[in-house]
Amino acid sequence: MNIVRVALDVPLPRIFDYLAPDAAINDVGYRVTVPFGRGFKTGVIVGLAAASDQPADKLREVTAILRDMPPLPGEWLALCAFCASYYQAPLGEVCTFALPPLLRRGKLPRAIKPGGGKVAVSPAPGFTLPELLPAQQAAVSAINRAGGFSTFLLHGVTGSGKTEVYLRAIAEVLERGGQVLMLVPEIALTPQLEGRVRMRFPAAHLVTANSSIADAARARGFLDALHGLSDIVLGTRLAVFMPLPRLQLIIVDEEHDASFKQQDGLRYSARDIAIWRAHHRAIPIVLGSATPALETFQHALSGRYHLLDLPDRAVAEAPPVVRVIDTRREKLHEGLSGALIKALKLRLEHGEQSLVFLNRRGYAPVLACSSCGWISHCRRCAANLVVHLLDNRLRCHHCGFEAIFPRACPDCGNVDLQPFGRGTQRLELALAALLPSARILRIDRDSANTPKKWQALLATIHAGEADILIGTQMLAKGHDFPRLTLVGAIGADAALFAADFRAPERLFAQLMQVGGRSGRADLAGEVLIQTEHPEHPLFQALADHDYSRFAQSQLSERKVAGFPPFTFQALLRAESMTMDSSLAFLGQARALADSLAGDRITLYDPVPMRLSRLMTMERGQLLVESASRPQLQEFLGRWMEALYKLKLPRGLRWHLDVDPLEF
DNA sequence: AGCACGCCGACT
DNA sequence: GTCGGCGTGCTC
Repeated sequence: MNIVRVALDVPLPRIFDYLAPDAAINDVGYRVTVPFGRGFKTGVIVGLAAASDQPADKLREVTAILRDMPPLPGEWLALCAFCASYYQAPLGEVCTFALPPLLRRGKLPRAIKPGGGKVAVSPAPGFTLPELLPAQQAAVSAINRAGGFSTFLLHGVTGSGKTEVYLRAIAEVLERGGQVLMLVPEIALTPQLEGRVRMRFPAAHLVTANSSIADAARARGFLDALHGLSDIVLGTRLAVFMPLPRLQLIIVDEEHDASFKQQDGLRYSARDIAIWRAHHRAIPIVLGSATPALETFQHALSGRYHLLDLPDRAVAEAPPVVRVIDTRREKLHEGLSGALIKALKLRLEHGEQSLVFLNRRGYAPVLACSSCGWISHCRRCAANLVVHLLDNRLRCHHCGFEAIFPRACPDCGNVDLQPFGRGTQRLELALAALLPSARILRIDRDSANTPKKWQALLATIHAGEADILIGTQMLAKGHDFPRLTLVGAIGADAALFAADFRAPERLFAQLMQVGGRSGRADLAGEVLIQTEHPEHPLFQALADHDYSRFAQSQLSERKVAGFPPFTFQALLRAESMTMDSSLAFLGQARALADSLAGDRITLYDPVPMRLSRLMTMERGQLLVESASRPQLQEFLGRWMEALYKLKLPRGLRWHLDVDPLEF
């Protein structure tokens, strides 16, 4: 047993063996410093062996086994190993990713305080528990009764009281001395939830985990969790890798949210990893959403997940009235229908807030020359430069390239340049002209680009110092606006017939979410959706607040088309300086795949990606599909092995995306 | 990914 | 004559 197997942060699909004369059987899970190449690296011991596959003269001796913190538990290593195998990523890369940066570098934060264990779950003095509705009560009991692995889909609209169900389930687990992991999609959502959890469980040790937390604090949170000191870990997707020896419950809030899937580097889905984790540990997991991912809903329909429906809004209020505005026969004023303008005026008179949802920031999506047909395009991307009139610039929303708004057409010198289409800035100006007395607030990535600005905007809204909010999807998520009674959605049609088969699912979720912002107990809410396709079932289902009908119709379309969740996909992407070489590599990969794939694997042809050029890199993709997840997995393993052996042309990079969300 | 070694053009 | 271009190969 004098060989240790070490996972190192190198993009190679293997682990490295080292001589460790004094290594003991229980040293697995310790971090270790080893000589690597001409330098040193810190890695994690993932196994011990009596002999190595490597020739003896290649083996070098470990520099130090870092026993300054407890070894990472076998369960944590198993989690990393699963992630590595499922996403076809090197184990070293996963282990490194799962460790906070400080620990990754072989360091430790300042001393940690002991404590923890069973906590009193009495809420703060003066706090009275809200009464549960029958459906909430049923959900809480079902979760509490689950003795072992069980996946619950907690399906309920905004205001139906999902959070209260989470809190009751957490209380039960804390009572039993367990730890809870709660995942939320966005950093911006953690503070308010954190406040609510702290108020409810003042004695509990709460750790927050997200990428904005400073290195030392993140490492300390990780160690607290590892020591079993923390009772509740609340965080974004990376929190799914927190070691939790007493873990008894996982909650994934807004489980449909795409931000649970990392879009670069290690392309994992925190929600899916969380489910695996719950299964591995034999504990319940609760997925909460008003608009579950179709993958999730399909499992609920098939009985694999346990569906917990919260049909009512817990606060005594009617759901907002959804009206679909047919814009085909009408001349719109700056993109606004008469009905929407009238509704906005009405709210203004009543001193109530309105929100106009337009998921496109900037002034206009493109600038065009009326004479020669020139359009503003990015020189680094296959995308148009967006007009930002406020700072007189053209900007690429993909790579950040900026140019000054041109005086004349760069091609023909014509001075008549026209912005085409509409973004939030243009809408803001139009509404200001239309309703001069209204206090208008625009909330998008440009106006709320720092947490400070975002907080200031939220404060203004809550103080009632804004009449009309104009916002992108930033505004849709999780925030409560008490005086908001009208939501108008414009420009929604673009997503209706998009090439992406998930676009309708996302649009429905988005409109449902943004619509849910309107109305409360004493003020009825109204949602107006402008569209040229008022008869579209998506809008009809939305008007009826019928997620289930929409989901079932989408699912039957997906089934016919052979899309997820009825097939499983993986996408091989390649990028290089020319599309030819990217596609040539993918062609090579395709040929390898042809020789490796069984008959239950479908291979497609290499094609340019939808955004074919990004940051000057020409990008292609190759889709692989199978109705059998195990067979796809097995194939991917062999395919990757072969792909790693290929020698690549200079400047070509590739990666595999298992269960891709974006194409 | 780094970081070596290794063989061909313009510089003091 | 050398500094340095990036092509190729290795890391236990």
